[in-house]
Amino acid sequence: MPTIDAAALLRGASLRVTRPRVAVLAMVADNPHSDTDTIANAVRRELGSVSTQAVYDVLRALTEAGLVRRIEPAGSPARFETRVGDNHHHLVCRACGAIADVSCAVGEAPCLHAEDHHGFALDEAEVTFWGTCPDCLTRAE
Amino acid sequence: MPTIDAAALLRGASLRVTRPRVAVLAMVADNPHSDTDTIANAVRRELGSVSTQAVYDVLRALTEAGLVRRIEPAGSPARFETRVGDNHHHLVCRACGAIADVSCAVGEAPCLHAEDHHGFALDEAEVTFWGTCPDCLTRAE
DNA sequence: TCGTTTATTTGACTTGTTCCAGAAAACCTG
DNA sequence: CAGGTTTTCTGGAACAAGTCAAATAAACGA
Repeated sequence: MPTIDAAALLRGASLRVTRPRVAVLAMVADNPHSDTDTIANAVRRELGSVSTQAVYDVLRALTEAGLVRRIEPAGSPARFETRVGDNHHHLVCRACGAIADVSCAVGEAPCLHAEDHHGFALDEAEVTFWGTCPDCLTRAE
Repeated sequence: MPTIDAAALLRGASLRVTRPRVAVLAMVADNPHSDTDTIANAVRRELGSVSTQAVYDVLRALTEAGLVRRIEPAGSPARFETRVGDNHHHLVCRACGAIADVSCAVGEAPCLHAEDHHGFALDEAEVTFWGTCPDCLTRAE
């Protein structure tokens, strides 16, 4: 059983409660940093058949409603997570693409401000730490 | 005339000096944050005809040699710049995709370290500031 | 329950990028 | 400064991620 009440979350965001939406939201909650394809497969395993298009539409709707956050590290397809609003950041493995969360040391979003912001109105500071994950470090020895 | 001696830089990196490489490197130096397509068009304007493939190959070779840096903000095609090695960061406009440089307030790369690095061996901290650029702010009023 | 509104399906299409094989150009050597 | 090697360039095809559009189907409020 899912760790969240997806239907209630959807209703709270004034989104219609449909089987694909519930399944996608629950899947993302249980498997953070999944990409679209992985999500689609998991949802199909549960519901039988869901179009790829539906998965894209659902993920976009959820992202716009603020229920999920879309992250897109260079070289990787889009990934999704349900931790929203806490401005945490990510560790990405250059070798295998694994992603881990790091909480932000500096508090609220945006947690950093650029010295010289060139007149930009900033709303978010996104930090991506690049490196090698423990598994790949072991494998490389 | 270009602001850098592209041929010398190529030789310094033990790369063969070819017309496409010189043109691409000079173009990127003069127009930071250009995407592949823009670079290809500029290079064609100068040399007459260069295959798309050559542009991709050249950019990859230059990136691997450390002469250019590839940046890839979410939702944008890959972009390139010649400022390498100083660990600066980027401001990205959500409306028009414009990119500006910000120098790093915290010194050398990696300029930040994650509190809990989950066993990752980190080598870079990439910071992307998201917001609205001055032009788009004006236009929105 | 009906009807309107909103989702989902289906399938073709765009964009950014890479792969392949042969032709061409740059570099090294004699 | 020619000959042979090695690397790069060309052109075409292929690929993956994601979008668009029209028709069908499902949610929800009256």
